Amino acid sequence: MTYDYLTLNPNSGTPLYQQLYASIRQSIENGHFPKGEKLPSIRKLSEDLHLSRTTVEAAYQQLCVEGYVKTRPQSGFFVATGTVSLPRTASSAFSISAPSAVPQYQYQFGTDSVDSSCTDIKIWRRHIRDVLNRQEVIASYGDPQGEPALRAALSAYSFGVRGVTAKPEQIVVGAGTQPLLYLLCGLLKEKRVAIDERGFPQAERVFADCGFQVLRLPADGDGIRTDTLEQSGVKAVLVRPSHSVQNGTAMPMSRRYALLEWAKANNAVILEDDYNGELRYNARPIPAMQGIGDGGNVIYLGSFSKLLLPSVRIGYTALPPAFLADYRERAKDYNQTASKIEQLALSGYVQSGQLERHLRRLRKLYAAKSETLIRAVKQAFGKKCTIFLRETALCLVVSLPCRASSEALCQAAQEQGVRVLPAKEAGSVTLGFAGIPLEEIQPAVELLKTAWAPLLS
Amino acid sequence: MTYDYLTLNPNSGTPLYQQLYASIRQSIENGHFPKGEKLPSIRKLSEDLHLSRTTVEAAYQQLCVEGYVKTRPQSGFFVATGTVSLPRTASSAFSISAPSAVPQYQYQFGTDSVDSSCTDIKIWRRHIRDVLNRQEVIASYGDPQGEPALRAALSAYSFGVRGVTAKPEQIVVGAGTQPLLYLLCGLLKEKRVAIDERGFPQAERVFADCGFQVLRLPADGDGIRTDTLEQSGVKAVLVRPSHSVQNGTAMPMSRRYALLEWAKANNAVILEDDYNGELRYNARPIPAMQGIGDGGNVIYLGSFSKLLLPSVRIGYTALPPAFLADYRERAKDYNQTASKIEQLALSGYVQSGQLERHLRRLRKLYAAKSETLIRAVKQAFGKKCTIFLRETALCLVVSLPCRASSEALCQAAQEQGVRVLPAKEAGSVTLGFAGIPLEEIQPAVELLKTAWAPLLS
DNA sequence: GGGTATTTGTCCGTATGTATG
DNA sequence: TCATACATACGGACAAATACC
Repeated sequence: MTYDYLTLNPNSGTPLYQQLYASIRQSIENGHFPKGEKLPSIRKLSEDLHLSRTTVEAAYQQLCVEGYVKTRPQSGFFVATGTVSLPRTASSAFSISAPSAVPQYQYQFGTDSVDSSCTDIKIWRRHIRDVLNRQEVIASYGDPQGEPALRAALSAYSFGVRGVTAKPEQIVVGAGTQPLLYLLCGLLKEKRVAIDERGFPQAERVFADCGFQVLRLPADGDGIRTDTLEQSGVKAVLVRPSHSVQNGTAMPMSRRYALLEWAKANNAVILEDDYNGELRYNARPIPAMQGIGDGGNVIYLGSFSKLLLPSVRIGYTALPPAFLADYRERAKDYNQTASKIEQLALSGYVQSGQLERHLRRLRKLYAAKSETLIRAVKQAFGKKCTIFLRETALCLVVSLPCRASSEALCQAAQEQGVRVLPAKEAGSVTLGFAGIPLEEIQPAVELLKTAWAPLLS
Repeated sequence: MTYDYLTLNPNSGTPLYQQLYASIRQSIENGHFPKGEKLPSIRKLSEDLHLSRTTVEAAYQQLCVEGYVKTRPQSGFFVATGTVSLPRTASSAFSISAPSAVPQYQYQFGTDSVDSSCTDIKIWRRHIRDVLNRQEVIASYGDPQGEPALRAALSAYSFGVRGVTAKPEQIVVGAGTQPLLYLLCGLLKEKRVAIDERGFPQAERVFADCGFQVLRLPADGDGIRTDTLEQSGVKAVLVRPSHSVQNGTAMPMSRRYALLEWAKANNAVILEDDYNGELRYNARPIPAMQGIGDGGNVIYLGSFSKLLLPSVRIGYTALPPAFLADYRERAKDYNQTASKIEQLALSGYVQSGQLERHLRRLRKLYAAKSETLIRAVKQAFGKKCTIFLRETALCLVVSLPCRASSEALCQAAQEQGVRVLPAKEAGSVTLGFAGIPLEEIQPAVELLKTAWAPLLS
């Protein structure tokens, strides 16, 4: 079989692997490759087209990241079935029991959802199955601190990916960040904690439950300010250096150093919630604060629910050595909250390197999405709009030439069935692109154009 | 690994590849990369650090030339084995928890284990597998209150088995009793709670974390006394009517009525932890307090970790209608802690009636075990010993004709490889039989006979 | 049906061309 | 002219899945 209908031109200027990618993509969209059909193997195609295998591989990878094809290792690449149509998450996630008039959206630019379309659920299933087949595992209690195998894997992983230096015995596993915060509340002796003024309801809830006084301190563009921290005299602050919904900026290195200095000077502790820290997709990663200093003043908090699958709720914390004695004393009274089976499955997933592979895929996907979104916005609103995309966030802020309030813009978008979030300034909105499928970005932005046309000046 | 702790500064003047070289060299000297360990590949590191491959390659080349690493073509770069490498600090990975001299036992009469030998693990696995095959489940967020299917199943189950009357919307699911207690702490307005004098460390820990004052009030043989409750003026009490390690007795009906009356009269609330309530194997079951009155003053807490498999940590609570409004208001800030997959598997397990079948099997098994144990003890120690076994508990207390302390008896047993727990009075020990296999009871008791022979008078 | 040969995705170090100071 | 950094392309080695005997 020759696949010479895939037209390539070595002298056209555009790279071969991109031409190949475009050709195959078009063939899929045309129906030349029906859904579920196996693509020619990398070797076959490279021979037939007289290309290097790497070239073909690069094209396949891109198709894979963007969801057009799925890879089954040692088996082949297959055209994806059902064009990435996972149920819209946000609506079902937050309709507790109390019925409320939740608006229905066709497209969602929220910042609260994630993309699990490129998660290889099969691999995850296989790990779960492997664990289930180990009878002694399923029929015994787990370690209250977290499965030793998982803690060992996390110790290595968090060091490699985030620069966190923590031995397995410093790591405590839990069913997400929240249960771990309850634990930490017990370890903090002074019942006051600072967070930045934007707030963080789930954490504040925990602090409130534990009788803490929560101080919302002012922040500037770089994050919470150390001078007000100093003034307030608190001994603990919760920060999320990689997360910043307002303008998509991550906390710069300078502020991180300033915080560390403040902590050291005041014998205080920084609770570093590394939300999305792994996902810095378009720039060099910023290491976690925990690993920058000696780690003595930082309690690191990591989580997987946003990385892997929304249904997997596992988080972990790395305690400084100074806290260990106290923790161990109290540990016997704390039960483990995370599922043992999922802990062990995750341990296998991490240890086999599949999580890092997945992370790499995710970063590429988010890079592609941000690019697509920027292109679409530019095309729709031309030079009249300004786009702010700062390093790490999974959203961008678009500033339009109009006087309408941010809320008014959101409302107008909602009437077209598109969910966008308000930004700080009038005429601006926040577009989160993590949850929206790549191919929906273009039509969604076109709807936004329709929605906002009457408001533009 | 992504190794982004290798700090680089593009504007520092010094070339990137030299900075990278220095960082890696330092990591090798620090021992972060042990001898012989493979460095991240050029491709991976370049992607993770957002550098070109050439840059990384240049750094590697320099390391190679200077002898820090060796290259094995088509395989990778490896830390040279000849270089001076300090003892490793981080991630030596396998010295997990605090090392302690955990005694090794051949037989265990502890009260903290359960029998899962008669759990049909195959069936449980099948339920898990069924859930895993539903893609929309695994790739979406769960309901923070607990999966609706599970809450519906629990509503029916808890009524049928324990007489608990609660609609699905009253039920909140969590990863065991402890996380649910944190939630309940938020719902109780008066920050004082009573428990009986024997204590309950895991619960007290939660109350302490939440700033509650815990009053250990005196109990008599029937459980916590209502007169002291009355005196103390508390508005909440935590009881475990089916659990009583001391002498194996369950709280009698009379005391339950008394408690309910006290609660009604004082507008107080009873936290009913129905630990082992389902397992009353040798007498008529006593219904839960929640279902006896109108349910307005009782918060019911149930759990499955002791019933099904130790690795399945799911619990639930049934909130009185009066608490629902407050709960819903706060619910949006609470994340679910229990695994979604296990919730749905459990839901199938309950709905198909397999849990009730399993319960019946368990009751029979525990009845057989208690019989066997009593016979073995009588045979070993004859008429000189007294056996206390009251209705429900999964343990019995054996009183021997000797003056040795309870701890001394436990120590002597331990030296024979048998774990038993101390009892309240000298010459007595507690034998939990839930965890020990039926056929091991006889030989274990014979070992006890050997162990205690010198101590008997 | 069980062992063997082949296929296949994946990972790897490397070479080359080019843009930018 | 040269050092630096990057993008593209190459083919060898490996282990797992699969097909075949």
